[in-house]
Amino acid sequence: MENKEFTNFIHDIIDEDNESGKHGGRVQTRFPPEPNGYLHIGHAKSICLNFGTAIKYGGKCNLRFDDTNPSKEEDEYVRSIREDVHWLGFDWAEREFYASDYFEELYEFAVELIKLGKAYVCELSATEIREFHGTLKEPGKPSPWRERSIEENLELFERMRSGEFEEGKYTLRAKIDMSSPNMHMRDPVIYRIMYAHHHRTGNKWCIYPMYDFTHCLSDSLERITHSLCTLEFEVHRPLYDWFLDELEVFHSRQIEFARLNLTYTVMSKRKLLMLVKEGYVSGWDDPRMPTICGLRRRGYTPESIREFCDRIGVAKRDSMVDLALLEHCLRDHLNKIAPRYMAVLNPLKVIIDNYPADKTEYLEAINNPEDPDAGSRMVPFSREIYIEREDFMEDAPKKFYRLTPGSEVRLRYAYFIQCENVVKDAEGNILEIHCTYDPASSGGNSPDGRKVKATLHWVSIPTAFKAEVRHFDNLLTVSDPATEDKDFLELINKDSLHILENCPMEPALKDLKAGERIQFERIGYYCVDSKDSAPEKPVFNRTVGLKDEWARMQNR
RNA sequence: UGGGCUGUAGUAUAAUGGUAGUACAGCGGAUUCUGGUUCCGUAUGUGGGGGUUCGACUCCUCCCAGCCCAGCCA
Repeated sequence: MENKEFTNFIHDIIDEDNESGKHGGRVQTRFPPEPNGYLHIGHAKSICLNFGTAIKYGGKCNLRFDDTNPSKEEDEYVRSIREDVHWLGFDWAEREFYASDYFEELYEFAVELIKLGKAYVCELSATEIREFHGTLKEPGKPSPWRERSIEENLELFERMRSGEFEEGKYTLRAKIDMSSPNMHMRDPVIYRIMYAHHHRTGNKWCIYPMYDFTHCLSDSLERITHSLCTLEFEVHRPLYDWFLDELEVFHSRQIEFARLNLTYTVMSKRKLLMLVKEGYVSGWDDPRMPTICGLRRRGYTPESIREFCDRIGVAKRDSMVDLALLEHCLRDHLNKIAPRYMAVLNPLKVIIDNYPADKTEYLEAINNPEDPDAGSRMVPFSREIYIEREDFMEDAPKKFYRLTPGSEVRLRYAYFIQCENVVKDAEGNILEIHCTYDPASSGGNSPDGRKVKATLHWVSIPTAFKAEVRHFDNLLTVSDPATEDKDFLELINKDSLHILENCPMEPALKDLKAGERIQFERIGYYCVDSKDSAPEKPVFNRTVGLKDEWARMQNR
């Protein structure tokens, strides 16, 4: 795959392991989402890293659902995660695993730990555990139940499993070090009692293992060689290693990397959920959302997301990636694959006075200048057309080289025209403009070789159909919400959706399929919305605009 | 500050004791039937001090800054 040329500190570690023969050259990774929400672009980084690393080293990557908390996890999320990972272009073959597949083994590991004198059943309440836990600067105090006999622990743990106790009454804790400067080593809870229905095991269990206990052992059971996770788990690593060492099982190596942050975007599940719940967006797949399903609906290609993930690199320092890089990768791919069409977003009527009133001719237009195989199509042209209002100026600055009274421009694939007359209403608003064309410039070139400074897109009025176009802005008004003093709510862009109704389009645009990606010439890349489009009534989402040198000049 | 981690152009990364490079963004130009694409050029950087060394982004040391950890969440 394309990431062969990319390297990072994790691959350096793998190279060292391969050289020392640590795993006999075998590389096995896993992508371990908790099925409690939708995947977003941050997960894409992890997916590309885990699957990409496996591909690079000829290894395998498992998809493992980390489903140890039945109160939060649902099957709907499992389905969406599967769909999104597949859509991104990765395949886990038959290796779709669930931490819940290992509940029986994990239980046995816990029993083993008790037998080793390394775990005990604790009767402290949640509040008491917190009180005994100490603080960052003060050591904790040992639980009064810490020195129970192995026999008693075994018996109580079994009774926990059999449902004899109410929720929260007992926990199983690892017996490590209550005075450790690492809070995670102060006798962490490894099993809790929960009477909840689990999406896969139903009501079979009423005790559920905690993350720290589950994750390392799941990695071990799957013989994961390199367990890649985000930075916040760095302080968990001693515990990860402790379980594997005490139980003397296959030892995976946890390696942490920095999660993705993107400018003008939020990635936290909580904040994303808030945007959905409070109605700032229409749902998880709203085209403004950084979720995989949102990006998909927006018109992103999996290739562009993978390219982006390759190019941002992998490191340990917290970082904030410029959205512009993602958009660059997007445009780069879309430029190669998106067929071009003409549509006018803000129409201005143009009447070509010297063109026959009853005539319609069909002109050949190239579908994609970047792709000869894309062929061409015939576009209808007639006396009355729409052009973009921004493409005409009565009193234009020097740098404006579109249509002005007295200048000549080209209508793409059609003719050269000149503006002769401007019709206005009583308030001085321009209603329409009258032009003349040069019949000799048919197809867009003049036989005398004279040049024009601009080429305009246009739509013939009699054959036009009108459609809805949606433009999206960033969900946030600031690039990095973490550095702002304000509440998250105040940073939300309340004006991130712009709907343009009745935009005239060339006829060919009527027959596109949902999800199809195209370019409106000179405007941007769009796709047919997969939810709100109807047959012959497409709704177009702006995926990303074309770079706009003119707009940039005006902003300066 | 109890512990852990991280500091390289605006941003993201490379250089693993030997010329600080690449990409995006920026700026300037060329080409162009998309002010798109493409091409060329250009400015900007090793958090700070001390040390080791012929030579330090790299090793040592002190300092500074930022991030993570006190869920029966993951």
